[in-house]
Amino acid sequence: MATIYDVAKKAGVGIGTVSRALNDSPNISPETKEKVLRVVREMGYKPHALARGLARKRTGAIGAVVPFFTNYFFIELLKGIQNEVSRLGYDLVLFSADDVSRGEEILERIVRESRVDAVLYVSMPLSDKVLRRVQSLRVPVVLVDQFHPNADSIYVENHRAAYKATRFMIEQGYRRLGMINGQLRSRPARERQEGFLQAVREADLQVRLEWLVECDNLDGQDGFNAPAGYRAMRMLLELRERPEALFVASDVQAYGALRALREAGVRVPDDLALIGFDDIQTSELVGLTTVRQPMFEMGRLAVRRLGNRLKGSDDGLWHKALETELVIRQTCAGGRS
Amino acid sequence: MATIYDVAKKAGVGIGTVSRALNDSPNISPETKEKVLRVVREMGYKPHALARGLARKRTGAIGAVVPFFTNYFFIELLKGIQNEVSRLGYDLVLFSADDVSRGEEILERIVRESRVDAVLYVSMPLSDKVLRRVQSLRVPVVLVDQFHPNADSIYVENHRAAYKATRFMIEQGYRRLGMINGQLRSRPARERQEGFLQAVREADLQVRLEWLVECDNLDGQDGFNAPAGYRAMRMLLELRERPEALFVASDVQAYGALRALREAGVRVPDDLALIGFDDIQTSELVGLTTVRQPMFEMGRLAVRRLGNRLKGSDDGLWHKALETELVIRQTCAGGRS
DNA sequence: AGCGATTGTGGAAGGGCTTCCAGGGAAGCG
DNA sequence: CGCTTCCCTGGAAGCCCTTCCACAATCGCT
Repeated sequence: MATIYDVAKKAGVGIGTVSRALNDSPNISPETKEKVLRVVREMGYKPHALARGLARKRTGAIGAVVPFFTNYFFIELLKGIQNEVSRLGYDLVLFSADDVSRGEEILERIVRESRVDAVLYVSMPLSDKVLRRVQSLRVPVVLVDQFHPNADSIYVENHRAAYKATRFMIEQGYRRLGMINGQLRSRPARERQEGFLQAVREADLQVRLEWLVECDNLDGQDGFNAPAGYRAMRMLLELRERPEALFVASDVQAYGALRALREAGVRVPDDLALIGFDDIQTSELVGLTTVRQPMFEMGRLAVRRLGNRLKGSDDGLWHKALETELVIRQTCAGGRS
Repeated sequence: MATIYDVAKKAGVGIGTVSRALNDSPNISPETKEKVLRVVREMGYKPHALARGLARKRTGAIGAVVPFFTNYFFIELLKGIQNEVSRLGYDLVLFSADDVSRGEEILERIVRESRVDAVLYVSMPLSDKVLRRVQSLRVPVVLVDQFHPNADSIYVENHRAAYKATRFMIEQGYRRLGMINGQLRSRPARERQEGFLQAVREADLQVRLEWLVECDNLDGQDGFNAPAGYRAMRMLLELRERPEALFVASDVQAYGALRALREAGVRVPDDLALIGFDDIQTSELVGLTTVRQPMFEMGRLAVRRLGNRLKGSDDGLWHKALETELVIRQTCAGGRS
């Protein structure tokens, strides 16, 4: 493997000069620079990333800690993240927390080991203790799809979104409303629940606890997956009295629920209407009425924020709440039949 | 930031001893080791990844070069990859080639810069020239969903899979068969086409060229995406004579096609039957008859192979062809109506 | 011509680790 | 008791860069 010394020798200059040629330093004459760069090209030389990082005290990488991504929501997010990361000239290092509780461990490790210059911490809660420790190491962190008063974060207006979706169901004439939610230890899940409940209460409708299902966590993803949605729906179907319309906390859960409904021969939306949350790519085809989150945008903006922090500008706390949009398709539309 | 010197001083030992304690070296007494590790724990010290990598001549990271992943196929693959990568104790660095043609550039760069210890090169062709250069740098590479005679690779039996799917359509009584394919510069696309054609010819059916649609590349993903599938279907619908059944080269394309069909009021499978390829998560819900690729498995095995190469064992060429399975659902089933 | 400023350049130092080598001390052996 | 052997240990060297400092050469000015 060629090093900077080889290049220097071959070009008949010192190593400092090679470095200057490669890093667009102003302190080098155009002729020398050209001479050096020609040799560099000839040899196909590229500086060793680790050595460079060690000397510069930066890795050139941005990390993303993500709970294991079975949920396509993370993919849409990742697209936005990847897009902006490479626009900034960084590499994206992906860390998956197969268990939500291991996220903090990963976060602290990669920061302490200086594996990345900045981190996106996605969809997982962050304790005060770990947050403080990470911040003391001066590595920028942005929480995505999550909130903490002392950390930069970006998320959608979950409460409002849930409220709007629920209002819509009510306006369509549905009165017996239920909700399939993720695990309530997830903050977005709690917020969506509150928005839902607020709308229900404001409309003077009855809140039936058995229609409020918190998905199980068998698959270790806080319930945000299709099988959990399927199981939740199965439970609901066994009740003597069923709701007329359901607000489901994510599209993938709604997919599971739809499957259970189809198996049970329940017609959608005639017998039971459904609104999801996310609007992942396939939901259009499925005809799922859902709340669209700007996932790509969320990923991009989160990384952009990291970029600003890395450039040193723009200190202080940053909280960005994004708007959602109710997308009306077939699973809840056209009013109570 | 604490360094190994700080730890050594605090523990009252030399830096070599700290290093030995941290790396499970046999040349250290249990008492000293315990003493050092206690200090390490107290200080929350973690070795600097770049420095460590520089000294050890390995980065601890495995790279994956992926064409921009709008296609959920890549996600299922990524899951398998991520899974095995972390099992091996490596980090996963993700590089996305927003344009298929930029893949080689990325590959060569990250290898030359020693950013990763090994690379997965996914779903993109690799030229002899670049391959040779990369191999000369002794960085293990495995091609995924792609083939090259001189490189390790893993893929599915595309030809056979397409043949089987087409046979199935024929057995169901369909005679007027067409295909919506990705760009033919993609090897899997060509193989699937050949399998399709072989089955059609063997059954003495007519091959109608206008029923063989190669998706456009407007979105820069070799046509393997829903909008391209949508457009392809629209074209087919405009023909005076339509096929009765279509083999589609990927599920996401099939989703686009289904949307076009729904908009046009064409009933599936009654007016037109459809078989996809991949079996991504959502296809069950959609009821898409499709060819299942073991995507997770493919990712895992590819990484496992890299792991073996990294351990030094197991040289020589490795080619792994995985079996597929036809999953019969609603869009093509139950015979010609 | 003489002097300070300016411009380029070489290479030492330093970044934080692993590894190797030399050597101290204890243990084993005759 | 003396000498080898073995076990641990400290720290220098080296991994490959960037950056800084010192200095040579050139320039512009009086």
